Amino acid sequence: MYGTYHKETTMAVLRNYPADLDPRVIDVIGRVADKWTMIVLDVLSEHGELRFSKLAQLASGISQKMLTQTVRQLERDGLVIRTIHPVIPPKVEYRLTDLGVSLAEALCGVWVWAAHNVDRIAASRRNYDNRSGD
Amino acid sequence: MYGTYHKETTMAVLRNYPADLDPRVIDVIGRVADKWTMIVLDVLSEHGELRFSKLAQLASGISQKMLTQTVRQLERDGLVIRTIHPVIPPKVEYRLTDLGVSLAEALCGVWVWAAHNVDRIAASRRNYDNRSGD
DNA sequence: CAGTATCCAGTCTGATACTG
DNA sequence: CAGTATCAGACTGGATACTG
Repeated sequence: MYGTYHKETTMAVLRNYPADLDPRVIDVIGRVADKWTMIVLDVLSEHGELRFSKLAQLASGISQKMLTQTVRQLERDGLVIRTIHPVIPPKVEYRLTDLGVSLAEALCGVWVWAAHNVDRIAASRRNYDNRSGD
Repeated sequence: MYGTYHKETTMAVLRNYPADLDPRVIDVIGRVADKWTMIVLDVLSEHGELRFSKLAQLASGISQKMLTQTVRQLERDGLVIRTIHPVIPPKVEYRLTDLGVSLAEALCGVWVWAAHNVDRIAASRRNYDNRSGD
């Protein structure tokens, strides 16, 4: 997610882009390919509309700052709708838009894959680390 | 991807994890949810076995450093196999393992989603930015 | 409650130079 | 060719303090 500021001074520029990967799509991927984004999207798709505090509670380990930042980006990209209820104390609720739901569905496969292969990956890492640190 | 060093001092710890999301799965997601990881995986799944330089060429915008780092992680996690051909000049080739292929397939849906919705997202952003900067 | 503002250590990045 | 080593700067996420 730092790629946003790379000044086109990398290898690819030497041969003016393979045009294989559309920069605009890459940009979107850069947004989606973020741990907190994936987690928030997942929580929201599993629990429906949630208020800020509940969302924080369910998104294991997120800080208030990151949660705010993440939901703002999601809102900007049209994936989440933020509803402010004018009451005291404040009540703000978040829910996925149709677009957000469709992304959550696409990401679902990744979650399933991850859950299904944790052990295999852990084993591979142990193996790799033993080789190196022989 | 910075989550690896968070010292359990965030909100979730206050109510000792909802246990909803498995920390080990979160860790895997953290690895996968990375721009370069997704791009390299995608390129490798589309082009089959590739040597370092070709991979760099196809993964638009990646620096040598990040490519090396990314393929090392993928190798460690058992998603990619690195073959060193003992010739001069050196020739190193990378290809997906079965596990890597299965992840690439899961990610494919995300790429399709991204390509399919670039315009909608761009529009949403313009809209959002106009509201703010009224 | 739901943020915003600020500070800061730690991390990531790209550039450059060098090796087998 | 395929790296490794190093460096400075940009950026990150978390903690803390404060507001409507």
